[in-house]
Amino acid sequence: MEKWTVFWFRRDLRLQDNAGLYHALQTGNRVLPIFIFDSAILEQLEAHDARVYFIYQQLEQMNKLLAANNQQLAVFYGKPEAVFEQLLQNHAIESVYTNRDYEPYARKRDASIHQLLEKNGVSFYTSKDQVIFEKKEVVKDDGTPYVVFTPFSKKWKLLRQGNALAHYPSENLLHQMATHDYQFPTLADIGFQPAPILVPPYSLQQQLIENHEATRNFPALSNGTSRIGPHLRFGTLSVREAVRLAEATGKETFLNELIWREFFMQILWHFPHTTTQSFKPAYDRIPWRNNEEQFERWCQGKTGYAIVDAGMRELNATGHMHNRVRMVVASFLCKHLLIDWRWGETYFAKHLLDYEQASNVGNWQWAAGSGVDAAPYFRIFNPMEQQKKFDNLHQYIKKWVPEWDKASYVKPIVDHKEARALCLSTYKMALENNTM
DNA sequence: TTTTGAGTTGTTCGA
DNA sequence: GTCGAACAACTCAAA
Repeated sequence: MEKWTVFWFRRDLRLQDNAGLYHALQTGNRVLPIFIFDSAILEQLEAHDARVYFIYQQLEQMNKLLAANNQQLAVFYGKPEAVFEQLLQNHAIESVYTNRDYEPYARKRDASIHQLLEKNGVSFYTSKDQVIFEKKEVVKDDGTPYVVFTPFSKKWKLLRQGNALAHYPSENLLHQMATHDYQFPTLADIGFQPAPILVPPYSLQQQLIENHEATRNFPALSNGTSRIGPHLRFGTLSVREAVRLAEATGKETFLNELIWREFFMQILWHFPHTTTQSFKPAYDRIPWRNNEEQFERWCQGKTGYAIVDAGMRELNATGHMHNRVRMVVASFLCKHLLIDWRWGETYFAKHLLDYEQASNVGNWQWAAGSGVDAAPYFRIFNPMEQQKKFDNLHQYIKKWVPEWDKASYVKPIVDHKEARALCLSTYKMALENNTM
């Protein structure tokens, strides 16, 4: 039986400039391209989850491209271990290639697959693809990780200097794919339905990147953001492409956002426990009020604070929220309502199309004050001030909260001044003598 | 080892 | 309306 190589797609759903795919195709073996809908993950999601639908559509898209050569993806549903056991029985597999994924769940999963393959005499090769620098590539001179952004970004840029971005022209080697007769499942086969929300295409126009610093803070400017988040998340856009364009403009702001993404990924790599525990342990002593009714109002966008409500309604309706507004709603939940940042993190995880565990956990901890490089706890966003500064013409608010200036609009669930004072005293007491 | 300057994104108060 | 200080004190990073 002819020896095959398997390439396992995960968060890198593209045929071009794909590092792991390129290495797999270069073996000279026939390459079986697979994707596994992981039942352990999918079972936790709603049947109309927009991310699953997006993945499904992207797989269909890739299949269309492959169909030109009579090729297609082999798509499975189940536990990855079980799928690989089946594949090992069906084919003579020499090696498995994939791109590295750094989230704690993925690391555990991949370790277990590695073990299974090793037991069967199959090599397992992983590549760096979803970041420019990973793991311990950007560390202090003494080898320990940075926990402050600015020096991290300086070192990141220093390491980039004078180096061409890697390019992996996997698209030129697609003729090496194997032909097979695995049936492509329907969406219903994997227990899902078309989602009411679609992932919008991204924009990386030079103009946008150049204006980014000036426009990015204004949520009413829908053209002010690139919407590359979900595409970086699922790999439908190569991060190298994004960095190439950002560097070409010479503007720092947009590039810094990409570096923030890697900063938080690196933090999660070194401190995986921060998914559930505060980076600064003392912050886990804060007695969160966790009022469920208030939390519900926050989720639904009915707090009586227009910019908070607009943000939450935008999220619920589109799976997206403007970044400036994310800060405002997060600060409001943690500080005005004194609700545990983990509650907010979980809600965002469920709704954001661009959900990225590292960034989400990192930014929520930043908002709560408990994270790396966090703001001082007395820095409490005033929703009215934020509204005045960033949506002075009320365009964003009117769009999502049409009743905001009418008598029918819900009364604020907390008084700003009182909530602020309560937050300050609560934090102060919990952190006394120890601001670790 | 010690020192020094800095640290994503704010708000409030009083002069 | 504008401006600077206060809001805490600590940790980090690099020299």
